[in-house]
Amino acid sequence: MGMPASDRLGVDLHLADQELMAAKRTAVEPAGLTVPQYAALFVLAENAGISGAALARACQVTPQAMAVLLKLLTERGLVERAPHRWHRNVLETRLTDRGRAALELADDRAAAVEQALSDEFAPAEREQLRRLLARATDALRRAADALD
Amino acid sequence: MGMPASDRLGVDLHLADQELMAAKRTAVEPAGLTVPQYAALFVLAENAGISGAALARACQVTPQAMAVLLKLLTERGLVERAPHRWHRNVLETRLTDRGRAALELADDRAAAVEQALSDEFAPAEREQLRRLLARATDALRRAADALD
DNA sequence: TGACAGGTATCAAGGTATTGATGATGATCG
DNA sequence: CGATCATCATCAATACCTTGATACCTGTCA
Repeated sequence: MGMPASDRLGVDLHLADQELMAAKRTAVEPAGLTVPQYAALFVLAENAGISGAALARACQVTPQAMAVLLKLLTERGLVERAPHRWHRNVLETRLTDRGRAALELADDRAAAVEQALSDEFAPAEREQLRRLLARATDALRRAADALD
Repeated sequence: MGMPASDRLGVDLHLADQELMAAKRTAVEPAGLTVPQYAALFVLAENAGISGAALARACQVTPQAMAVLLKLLTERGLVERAPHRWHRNVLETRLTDRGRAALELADDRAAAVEQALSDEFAPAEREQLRRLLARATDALRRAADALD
């Protein structure tokens, strides 16, 4: 094969992300939420009345994925959806009180994970890491475009 | 909420990983493979006769997830599974010729993505990024343990 | 010999994601 | 006014991941 696995930067990146997702999962689980559900509620908290499609864009998933997720959350009474007054085709989505409570519970622990991650680094290192990650993201986007 | 989203290092990390996965997906798709399938074939290429459970560990997924994946790959004739001579309970897994061909096709393009990622950075930056990612991984593991 | 731990496989249920296709609605422009 | 375009919602098919539970086989230890 072209390149040994140990030379693949992508492996390290993916390992770190897997650990992040695992940590967030254990953080958010006592609130009865999964990570994507938590993410959706988080965005929803500061964007009341947003459409499902817009929420999907904010969470970086497809509208279909978000639709399934919102269906679950609606059935559990964590969000409410009601037709927009003018644009009848749009379902405005909002947090319920129960949704807000679940989000707060989850976010306390999720923020602790982020804090622990942040505390691992000195401020300069933190900035360095962000810059390197941003460059990696750009390079990967370009590579994918070049690929087809 | 506890911490603004823009301060969350985890967001940058996850964005980079999403871009990586998207790039790999477009790289590997012409070979008729998904990213996890490609990963499994990659490990299999250098570990002929490995068990499904061991393959799962190498790919950082649960044995169940790997079982589903291997079922698909077996049906498509990319891998073969046969009972171990002594440990009848173990299914030894091997690449078929078709599997090897698909892997080579996929790996050419996947390696190009890794190359593009690598080329974005000077050698010192590359090492720096790896070190930072390794520390992040450790910090996250500790945070998850502390959480429960 | 017999109980037990450890590795392996597999069924089941719940949740997330993709692409593709369809239908309904509002806005813009000829 | 009517065609076209963009946006939104949703059904369907496929694939992947998780936890929990069950069951088999094997080697070990009492």
